[in-house]
Amino acid sequence: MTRALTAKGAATRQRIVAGTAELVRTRGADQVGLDDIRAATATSKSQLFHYFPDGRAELLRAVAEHEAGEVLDDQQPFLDGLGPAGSWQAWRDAVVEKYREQGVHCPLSALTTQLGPADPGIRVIVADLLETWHTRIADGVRRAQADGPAESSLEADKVASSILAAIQGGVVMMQATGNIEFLKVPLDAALAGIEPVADAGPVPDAVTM
Amino acid sequence: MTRALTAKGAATRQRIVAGTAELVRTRGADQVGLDDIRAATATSKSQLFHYFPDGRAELLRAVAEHEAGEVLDDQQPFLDGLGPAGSWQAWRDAVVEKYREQGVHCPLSALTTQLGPADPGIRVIVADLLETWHTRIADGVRRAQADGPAESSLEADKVASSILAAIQGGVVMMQATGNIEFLKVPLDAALAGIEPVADAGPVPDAVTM
DNA sequence: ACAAGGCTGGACTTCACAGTCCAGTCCGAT
DNA sequence: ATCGGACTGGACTGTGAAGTCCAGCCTTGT
Repeated sequence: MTRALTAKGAATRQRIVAGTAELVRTRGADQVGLDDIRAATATSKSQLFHYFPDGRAELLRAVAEHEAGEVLDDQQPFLDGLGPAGSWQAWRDAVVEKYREQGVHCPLSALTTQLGPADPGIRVIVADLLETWHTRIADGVRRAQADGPAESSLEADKVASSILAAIQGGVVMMQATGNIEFLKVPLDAALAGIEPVADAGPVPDAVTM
Repeated sequence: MTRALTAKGAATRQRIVAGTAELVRTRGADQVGLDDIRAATATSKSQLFHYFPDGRAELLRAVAEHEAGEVLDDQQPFLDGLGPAGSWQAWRDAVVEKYREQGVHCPLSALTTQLGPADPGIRVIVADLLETWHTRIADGVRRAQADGPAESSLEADKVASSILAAIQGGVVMMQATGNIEFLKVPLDAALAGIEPVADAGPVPDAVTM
């Protein structure tokens, strides 16, 4: 981990992690072998083990960290701005759009439920991500109470938990059913207490919820 | 599937499915091999392939159906009674208690995210389960509107989606963090619009949410 | 320029595990 | 009682994937 790494080496390592993350996202972790990774990242077995001496497990841990970072980075601008009227709608639209284009390929659920149980190291990474995410949302709720549209009687931490659960649960249900309404509806409901949001998306593709 | 099955054969098949389900629940699907199943169910390879000619994949599909059935059966009495004042609290307590004792071993998430992506057949089973579950809850909401505590302005299908997402998301977060509050809080929030529920459980084991 | 050590290629080893096969036993109907 | 088919045991095969090894190349610092 804390080995000497030249610029070239760091670039190669990064290429491996990003390429593997891509594969894991699209196929699922257990459908990705070292040979797939080799092919996708133009590397050799020895490179894989050079940068990740503990092999596949260590690589997947690095992928988990990478993906956790991506999730927050994607939302960073919106999360920081959470609070004022309109900011919730913007964030909600960004989240929905993100998952719409990702389809069933959720980086987190791939790791949480595929690798989490087997690898405690990954559970920790996911737990950290959820905690950070939760904190950011709760901060937004508090800002909305101070200067924004939200009533101050709400318990910010609990509201944040509800919002986060709506997203996680919505994604799970969306993955199983293919219907993004299962993400939109619960998320909108969870946000309703802060600032009512509206669905400006295309005509719903499903007849019923 | 539609083969002749004597009583003895049916019992063996059932033993295999139940034993495999147990293993999948505790270890995760990809940590369960045919030899583990053999050992746990006191069977031989040929028995496994006798009852599930398509091998592991077919067996896991049978396990998925079995587990989906269990989920509904566990809640059946509560789901049918959903509507009147107090019925929501009872159901909520049953759900929370169920997941508290199960801990991280959720039969569904094991299947949804571990096998679902790879096996379309399992996705269908999970989607059916979610649809049935959703319908039962929505029916309960409608009963609560007709004779119970809920306002009739609610859209039952949307409320049901929110409740279901709160459970799914809460379980995901609970699995990652080990904190059952992440299930209780969102579920209570989702139910608040119908009938405010209270947490009568033991003192929270975590300092913060 | 020239070591030292990071970096790379790819063949090789090892092993776990799904799936096959066949010989043999048990059960149920006639 | 006996015949057919369901049922069972366990050895065997084949494959795919993780991890090892070592020889050789490129970079960097002096």
